[in-house]
Amino acid sequence: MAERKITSVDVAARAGVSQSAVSRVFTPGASVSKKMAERVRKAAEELGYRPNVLARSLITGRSRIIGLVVAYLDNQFYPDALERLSTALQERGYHILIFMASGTGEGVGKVIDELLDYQVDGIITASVGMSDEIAARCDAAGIPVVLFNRGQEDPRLSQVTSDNLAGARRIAEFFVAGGHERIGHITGWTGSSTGRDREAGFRAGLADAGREPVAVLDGHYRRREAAAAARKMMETAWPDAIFAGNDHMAFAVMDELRSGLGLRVPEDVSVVGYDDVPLAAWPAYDLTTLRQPSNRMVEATVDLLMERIETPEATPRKLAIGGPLVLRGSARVPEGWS
Amino acid sequence: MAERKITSVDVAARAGVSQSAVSRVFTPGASVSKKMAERVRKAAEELGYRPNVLARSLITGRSRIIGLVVAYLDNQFYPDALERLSTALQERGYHILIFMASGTGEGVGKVIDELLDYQVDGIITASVGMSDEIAARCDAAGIPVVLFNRGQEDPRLSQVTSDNLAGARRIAEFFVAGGHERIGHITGWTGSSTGRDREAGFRAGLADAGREPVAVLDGHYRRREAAAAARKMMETAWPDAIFAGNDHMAFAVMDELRSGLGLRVPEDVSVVGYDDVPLAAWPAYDLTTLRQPSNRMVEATVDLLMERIETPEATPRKLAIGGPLVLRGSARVPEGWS
DNA sequence: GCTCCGCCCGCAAACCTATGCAGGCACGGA
DNA sequence: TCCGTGCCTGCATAGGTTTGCGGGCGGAGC
Repeated sequence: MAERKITSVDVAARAGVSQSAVSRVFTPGASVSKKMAERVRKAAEELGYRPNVLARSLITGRSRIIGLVVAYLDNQFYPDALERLSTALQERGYHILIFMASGTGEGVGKVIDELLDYQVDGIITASVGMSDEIAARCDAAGIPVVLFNRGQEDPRLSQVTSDNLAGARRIAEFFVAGGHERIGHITGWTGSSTGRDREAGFRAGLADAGREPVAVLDGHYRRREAAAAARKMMETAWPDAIFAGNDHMAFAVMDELRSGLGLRVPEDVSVVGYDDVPLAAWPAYDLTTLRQPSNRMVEATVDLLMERIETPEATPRKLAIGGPLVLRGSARVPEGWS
Repeated sequence: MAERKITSVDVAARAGVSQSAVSRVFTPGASVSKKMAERVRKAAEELGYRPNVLARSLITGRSRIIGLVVAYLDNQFYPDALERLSTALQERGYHILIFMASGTGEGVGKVIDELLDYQVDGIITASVGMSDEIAARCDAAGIPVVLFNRGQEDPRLSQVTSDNLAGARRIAEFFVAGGHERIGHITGWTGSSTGRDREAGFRAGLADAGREPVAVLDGHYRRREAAAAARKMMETAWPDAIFAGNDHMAFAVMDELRSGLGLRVPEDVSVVGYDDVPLAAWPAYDLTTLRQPSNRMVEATVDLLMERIETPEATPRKLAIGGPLVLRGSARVPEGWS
């Protein structure tokens, strides 16, 4: 079992040409004669040669690898986004090296370091923030970073979010217009901009109508905590409408209300989520929710990244993409809403 | 903006030692004096040096990258497995390069080629098969492959599945013991071993009781097709029990039965799935299902892979891991079942 | 005090490809 | 026929690291 890897040198030998010729044949922009290309390709085919991307990246300085660090995969929004990201990048000749890391804490730094070790061309973080120090390190290494579905002040970071302020505000208006009297909110993790912005937008929307929430509890984007918060909220504040900071928590809230407490949705309590993951459309939940257009968010993310990879002097940008409120059956619909 | 990458040479210069010394300090098994290590680490720290994994892999022949090719991410089983795989491999110093590819067809070959370009140390395919030719190519390149949740005859391929035959058989016994008269099955894609084995096991279990299914339709592991199959089956064969080839389809079936046809589950129809994804335990579905122990399957997958990476003469192995039938509320429970 | 051994360290080759540079060749124009 | 031009091609170097090999130095044993 010889097992030796076949290299461009082997191909060159068999085709009776120089190694550089082989390289050129496999380099799109290079100048090679028709005949040469044909001979080399034939030899390569016979030997089963394929260029070594790693060796190539060593010299070009581009690995065509994008690092993705993601916190949750149990929230359907992320696998969905991951699938879209992966195919979008695949089309452009890039591939995703995936890392799991929770929150913003210690873990993230370690993970980013490992990413840098792999000489990634860019980094996408999904719902994960980074410390100043880490951001600085990526910046120093000349590696563009884009935050997906998470915002952060740092001017070195690009980001793509939905317009959380406007979206949450619209949900508040929707509840008020629906005649709800006691409105509660289970926030996403308030340590995240997404969680904070949605809360702020929601409060602002209520305030516009001279109202305020009867209760606000932190669900930390976790199913279990959201369910517990829902139960506690029902025991102490008797809301007739609950806005959950994302769909993932909204499902938990609905489960707790219906199966745990024997209440009806939306007759007893209206529930609205945020994201519009595929599951929200399934009849078992039929969740009214504010859509984050993940296809457009992914497109924007990839565009931002490519822009900065291809033209390093491009400056980071921050995008907020709006989405519609999708009306389904989990919340009372005000008269005249389309 | 100098932007120059700092290399081991820079560190060596600053520490006043040779470049190889630096390398040795960052190579676990190497012999370096206490003093030297300290000096080098200090210099590295000050410069922010980190070894270039790609350059390293060029010479060691190991990239510490595992290629993962996966077909579906909308079936919760896979994100769940992906998360587990990623963290398990992360602990061992490996990372996942992810590729999306559907089915067994053309796409897979192309994707595997790209993986080989990246000099991956191993390949995991989740619910994706490979042609003989591709398998041969991986084998020739000395790259171990393990099929996750998919079986294939080829002796060059390792695989980890659940014991589909036994599991499906048990579901048949469960239905029979529950006194169901008209039993139907919506299969997974019959082009996959998983789909075929579950059907075969199910039929065998029924046959043991002198029974046979009143209807069998192919749901292709797709939600929409499963729902259509359920509707069609109810219109033509009036089953009082349906075994769906995986949870993802079982949810669609339940939705179609309850919301589409106004039937009750399990009073009118019992539904059983396969996988036990987290969603199956949520009250909205409360699905009785056969558990695929994804934690154990992932462990086994990683072990198999590591074994073959570390000792190349190790031979591929095929594992089938059993799991229990998890009793919940979507199917009538026979007297005396625990 | 001398020899021998073992631990560290530096030297240099190797891994595989891309690319600047210069030379060769053919072809067209005069 | 000769020269200029442009297209290809080969040579050689670079990119960042690992690792076998040999040498230097210190300590232990006599």
